[in-house]
Amino acid sequence: MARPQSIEDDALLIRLAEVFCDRGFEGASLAHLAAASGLRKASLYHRFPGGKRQMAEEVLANASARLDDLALVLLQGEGAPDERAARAAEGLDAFYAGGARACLLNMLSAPREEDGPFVDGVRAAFEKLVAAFAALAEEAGAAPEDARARGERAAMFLHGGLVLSRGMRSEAPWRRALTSLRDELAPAVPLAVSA
Amino acid sequence: MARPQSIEDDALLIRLAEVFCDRGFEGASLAHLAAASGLRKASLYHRFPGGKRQMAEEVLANASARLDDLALVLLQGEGAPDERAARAAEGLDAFYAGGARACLLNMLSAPREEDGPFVDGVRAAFEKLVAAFAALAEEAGAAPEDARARGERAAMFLHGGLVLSRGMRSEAPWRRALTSLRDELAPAVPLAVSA
DNA sequence: GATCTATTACCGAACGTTCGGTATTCAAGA
DNA sequence: TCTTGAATACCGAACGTTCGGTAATAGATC
Repeated sequence: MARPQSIEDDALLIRLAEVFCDRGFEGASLAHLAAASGLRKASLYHRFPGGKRQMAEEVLANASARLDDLALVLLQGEGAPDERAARAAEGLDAFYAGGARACLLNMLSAPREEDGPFVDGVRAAFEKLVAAFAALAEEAGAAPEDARARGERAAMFLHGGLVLSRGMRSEAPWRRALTSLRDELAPAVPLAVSA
Repeated sequence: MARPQSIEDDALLIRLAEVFCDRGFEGASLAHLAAASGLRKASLYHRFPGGKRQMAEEVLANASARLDDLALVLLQGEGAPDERAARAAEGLDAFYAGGARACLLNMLSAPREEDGPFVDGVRAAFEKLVAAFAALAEEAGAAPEDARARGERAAMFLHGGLVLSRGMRSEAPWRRALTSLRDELAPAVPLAVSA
């Protein structure tokens, strides 16, 4: 071919994701993105002809895929539901850097009444997360509508934990959210009598 | 004495708060803030000589005080704990516009490793919220450390509900969080045998 | 009661800076 | 050599901010 890239696509998207996570879309300037990636602004435009918006879109898609590989896939693995929930919690802990990293979905969400550029991607990612949680809850014996509620509750708790951990400068809420994941999705006390 | 203000301080801070809530600090441009307030950029600088940063600081303090009056004060009112929790939930629903408005604390939080301009105010506001919840839980019969955990859980659930409601374009998570407030802080099943 | 003065709120226009984005040149491999 | 990725230099636009001046009110003076 020709001159090789000085940073691989995956590594580049991870570096960029950190900036978007920490500063949000508006707060992530090209100067920040360039510094974090080790490339210059013009080089970023070579990789992402669509500019900053394309960067955020690809970062969002890549992060969603990484979350799948790191945590959600473990929910459908082998073993008892509570063990799977525990393994997924470890993956989530790694993905969110022990609660230190804000959720990209939160940082890229547009105001409710408006339609930002990422609404569809963000909604799809949230939906996939909730659905994965709900599937485990149903497998653990919950009725379909109850499983959905439990999946939503787990996602809410997780993201609330991230918000509080960041705002309060304490990882306690995040730790609490992780340990609650198992109880919410696959409680020790069976959810149904016959399941 | 002199010319009266064309918009009162409280009303002005509320208008500005909506912009900061919807767009965050970086995303809230002076053009947005001026349009939302009905004042020109220069007039905003007359009211807030410290500029955009002072606007956000005063907005944060004012919003915290309004949340106190609208919801937290109801937690220490009269009546049974579960009734107080229900009334506070109504106040929270009004404050967050039925889950449509993002939390200012979330939008103004700085990355964990950095120290943004609002870290102290944000942390104090979160702490006050959790403490108010914990006080009610303790009054409802929870042991001190359990009450603190319940207060944190309630705050996490609430903010997670706001995040998911915004990202998923559905008010269901927020509604779920509000109805869970009562169960978390003042459950129907007593927390202690003798309380 | 009309006029003047002091004081405050507001606004139009511009400031320097930084923004996202682009054109061009340079250099590294195949 | 020829292709391609990165760097330098640059652009118009928008950013937050500042400043000079105008509009509007209350009290003082006549």
